[in-house]
Amino acid sequence: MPRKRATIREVAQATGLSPAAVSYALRGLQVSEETMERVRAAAAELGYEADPIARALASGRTGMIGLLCGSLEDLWQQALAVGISRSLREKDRYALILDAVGDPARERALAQQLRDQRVDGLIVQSIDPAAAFWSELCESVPVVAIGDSIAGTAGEVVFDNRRGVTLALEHLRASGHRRISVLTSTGASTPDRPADVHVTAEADRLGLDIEVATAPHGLAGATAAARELLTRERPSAVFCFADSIAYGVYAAAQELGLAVPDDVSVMGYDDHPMSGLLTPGLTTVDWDIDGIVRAAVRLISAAADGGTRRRRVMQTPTLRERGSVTRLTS
Amino acid sequence: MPRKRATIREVAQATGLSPAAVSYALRGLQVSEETMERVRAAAAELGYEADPIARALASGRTGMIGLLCGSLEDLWQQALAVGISRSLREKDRYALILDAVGDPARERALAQQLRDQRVDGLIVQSIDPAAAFWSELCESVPVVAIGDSIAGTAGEVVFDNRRGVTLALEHLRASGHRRISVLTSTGASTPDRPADVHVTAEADRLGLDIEVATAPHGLAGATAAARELLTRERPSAVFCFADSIAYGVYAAAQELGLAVPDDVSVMGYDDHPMSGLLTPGLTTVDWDIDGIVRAAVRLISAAADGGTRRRRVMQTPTLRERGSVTRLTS
DNA sequence: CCGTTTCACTGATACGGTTCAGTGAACCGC
DNA sequence: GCGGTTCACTGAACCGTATCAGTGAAACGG
Repeated sequence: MPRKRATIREVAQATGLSPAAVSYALRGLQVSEETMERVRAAAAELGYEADPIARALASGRTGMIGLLCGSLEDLWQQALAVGISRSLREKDRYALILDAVGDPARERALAQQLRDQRVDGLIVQSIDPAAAFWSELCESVPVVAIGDSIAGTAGEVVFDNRRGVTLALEHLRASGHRRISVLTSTGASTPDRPADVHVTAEADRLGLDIEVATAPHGLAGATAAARELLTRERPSAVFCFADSIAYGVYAAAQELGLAVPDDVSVMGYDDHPMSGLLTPGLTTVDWDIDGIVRAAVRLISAAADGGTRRRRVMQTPTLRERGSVTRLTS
Repeated sequence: MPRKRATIREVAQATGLSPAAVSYALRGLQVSEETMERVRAAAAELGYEADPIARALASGRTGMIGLLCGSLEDLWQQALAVGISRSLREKDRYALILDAVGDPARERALAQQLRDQRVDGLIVQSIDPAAAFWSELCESVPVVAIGDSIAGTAGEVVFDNRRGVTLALEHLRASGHRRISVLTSTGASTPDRPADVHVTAEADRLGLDIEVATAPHGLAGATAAARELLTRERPSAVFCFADSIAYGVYAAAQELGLAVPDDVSVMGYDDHPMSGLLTPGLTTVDWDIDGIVRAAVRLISAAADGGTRRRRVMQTPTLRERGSVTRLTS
């Protein structure tokens, strides 16, 4: 039998004020110092705390920020989610983390669900940035996009994927690799997402022989995709569009008795904390996760507080060389 | 200018019914087939969808399950969160994932926040299972505890830590190790949490020379703790109370130029997907994460649907031997 | 001393649903 | 043909807060 919570009316009665006055007092608005003190005391006495649901219904705000992840199976997105959640907490906001599981339809449903929950803002790492519903959504709630650009958002933290791809492919080329497999993640509904476009363009420029394949989400999925890739005509290097996928390549190589990097070189894209721990360490493109977290939180906070200027932050990657790419001498 | 959403009253007007009838119809209650169809059509026409906030205020239910993690820096808890989130989705519920960041006070605040959000149930992996507020909380919302037992919950998925510790320490002893460091995670307010008690008891029984240290949350924290531990009198083996912590030991060993397992053996506790990918593979105690996810989701669903029987599921671990523990011959 | 501001607070209404206690009509058995 | 159910629906109250348009008193200016 849950003891009923105190309501604002009871506090009003206890202090001899109107509910409205109590509402104002507790938020430090339009009341004298003295009554504020009296209300505070009575509230503490009764163990009163404003009901967030009722407050959300009446005011339309919640103090919450929605975080919609394309696929939480990706370790890097997990790390991002944890960072953002933590960082928002310091601003007295809560993050609601939701996972679209790589399904565009679910992404859409969750985005709308989040808006209906009256989140003050939405941070999105979309698997379908070109979808039409975004523009409509952006009108009813401030959205910050991470990764790919979305039309109509209040802010963006975009990755210079062109530069990232160039960094990776040039490194592979400089190490003597010509036949390279690219392993990207499945889920995007648009067949030619920006990153993929850059791959073909850069490969052309550098005269590389590229084959692109997609991997399902999750370590198991990546491993399966890598297994198939490595058993057919084996490329001299695999460029993975996420460190998580590269982990799958390690696993597949291990299964097949192939050594990294002697039998196959592997290149990642993210720089997840675990990547340095593998043997050999994963050579990857470092996107500075902390910087992204800071930028995203700054943008969404500004937008949620009514800031109106549309901001765009461009993230530039660095090459992090470890041991998973061998130098071909032939 | 966000176009206003349709309300239930507009649907009522469009169909010539009362709002109450519409409310019933959309939930398939107490109405004729024919009106139900008519209401559905009108709702679709107007793009009407019930506002979850208003619904929550009126009915006290949300369809959401709160998931409160002691520390999301722990990769295993991340994996658990993803699994639970996914599994709940299949039952038409949403999971709200929150992270207490290893802080008992914040754990308490978030738990209450979640209750105030009207979650239908709460899954908790507590860092302070003995805290007093739990019993009060359990009266106002069904709680399922994962890991350590909490008094008053509607269900529990507890780990047979006694067995897990025995498994680990016996394996180390059988491999010839006597001087063992135990690395546990910080954050528990109770100095003698159950798992620690088992360690001392089992160590006594097996005649092991044990030293217990705690590691801060996160890979960096674990690495720092391990670095200190390995530079002082180096034990022959380190038993970590989470695979995440073991990763820190790998990192520290690597920094210090020590080889695993030749210079120091490492034993984990969890079996995280990444543990098989390290070199050498991490020998660990496998807790069957999928089984835990299934059990927790089953328990919370039952409890949220009004099931009243208190259920307790005991999880039994397995030893997963890989290559991080060497056999001492001396 | 009077008209205007300012201040601290009140009353009523809005938010968008759910739910409870009817209500009239149709249906039932006898 | 009549009392009793059942059925499909309605009207009103309610959930707990925020907010807007007052209101009376005090402060102020001239």
